[in-house]
Amino acid sequence: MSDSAAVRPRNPRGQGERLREELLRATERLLEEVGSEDALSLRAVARAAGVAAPSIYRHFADKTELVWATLEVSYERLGQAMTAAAAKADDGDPVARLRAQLRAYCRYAVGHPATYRLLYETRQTPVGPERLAGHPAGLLVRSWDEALTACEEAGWQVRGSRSEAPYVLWSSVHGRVMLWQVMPSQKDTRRLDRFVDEILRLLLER
Amino acid sequence: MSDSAAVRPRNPRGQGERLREELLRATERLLEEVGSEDALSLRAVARAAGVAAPSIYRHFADKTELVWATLEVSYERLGQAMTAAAAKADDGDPVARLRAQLRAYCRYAVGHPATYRLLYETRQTPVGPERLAGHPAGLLVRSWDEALTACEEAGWQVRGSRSEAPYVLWSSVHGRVMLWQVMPSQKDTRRLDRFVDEILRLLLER
DNA sequence: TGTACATCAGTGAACGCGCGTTCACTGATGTAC
DNA sequence: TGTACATCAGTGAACGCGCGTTCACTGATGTAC
Repeated sequence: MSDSAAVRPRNPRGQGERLREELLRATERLLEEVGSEDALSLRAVARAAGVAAPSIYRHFADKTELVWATLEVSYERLGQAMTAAAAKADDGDPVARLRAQLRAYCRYAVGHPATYRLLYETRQTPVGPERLAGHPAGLLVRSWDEALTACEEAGWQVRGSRSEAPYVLWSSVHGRVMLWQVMPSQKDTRRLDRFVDEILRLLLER
Repeated sequence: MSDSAAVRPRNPRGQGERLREELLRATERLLEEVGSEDALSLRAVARAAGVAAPSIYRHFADKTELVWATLEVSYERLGQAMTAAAAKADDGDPVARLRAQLRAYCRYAVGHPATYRLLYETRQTPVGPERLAGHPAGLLVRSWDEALTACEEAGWQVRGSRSEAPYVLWSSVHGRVMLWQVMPSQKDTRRLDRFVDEILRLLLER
């Protein structure tokens, strides 16, 4: 098992930005492999991308920036997966759409356990509040909230406190995914699907 | 701010085990400070305990063992906090007892964020399946399950699937705590209390 | 058409550092005779 | 009561390692005249 890519030809003039993408891809892959930011080394990223370590500094100021940029990409893909899943679901049934989004969320989390966990570990990448402001968290709450509103408009009732509901939804799913990752037995994604169904049943009524 | 304890007198003969406890305490404190297992160094633990680094090896085979032992202690204290909270609550009201347990759980998590997170990151301390079998996770599910049964015996109905209910409970609370840690705004523990109330209202009915 | 030069993508060697762990040890104290 | 010895708690120095980052550089390629 070798980390090093094949001989990497230098990018043609003006195409230097390509390496940036390759570094992001390598970082994400290695993050999943080693499981944490601390265990990820710039040198390993460079090796995987087939360049010398200092080349990274042409594109990222330091390790923190590289990891942060990778997480941004990762978060974006999570959002895309959810959107795509909703689009595929029945247009006329907002509950089905919400369910599809929740399942897509679970599948992404399960498919990228390390980066998913890092999305919720701001401590690991200490950055200023200006970055925290755009944290995935805020956007996700809004997305769950909108989905619930769509259900209401289709005649469903949200049980319990309406303002807590998005948090109930999100917390349970996030929590369930984390527990699923840690529980030694029954690594069956259908359990997550069943959980999603269950939480929707608890939260919504005609 | 100095890490080093004052001059530490050597333990009297036959009391060598005392250092073990001191190391565990130092490890927990430092884990909370640095936030992750990777960032914790044996040398820092030794410094904090006022001994030389090699002294650790008199009590723990390696770094993994030290951290694992610390987490065991931490998990035990979480359990004790929950038990104590339940004992203080009204004996005749199992819902009040469950609520007290849930709140104690949240408070512990919020009070020991790093160690709490580590309890759910088995990856970080790679150990054999024999250790995973006794993982906190299993015990906690059982405890939530028993609490729910007590509620049923007092005339409450658990809404939705009875077998999923302990997971719903646990996932939501665990998830909510993690989100609370990461959300930049509203670091108010009363939000957690309100969340606990809400989840109980969703899950139980007369 | 030829040539000097600027730009660009990327490199090799080196830096200082703190780490986990091993080793052979020290020196106080209890115990057997 | 005295003394040799075993046990015990803990140490100082050293090991090899991989890390993040800096530095001055190389060499290909496009561009201005």
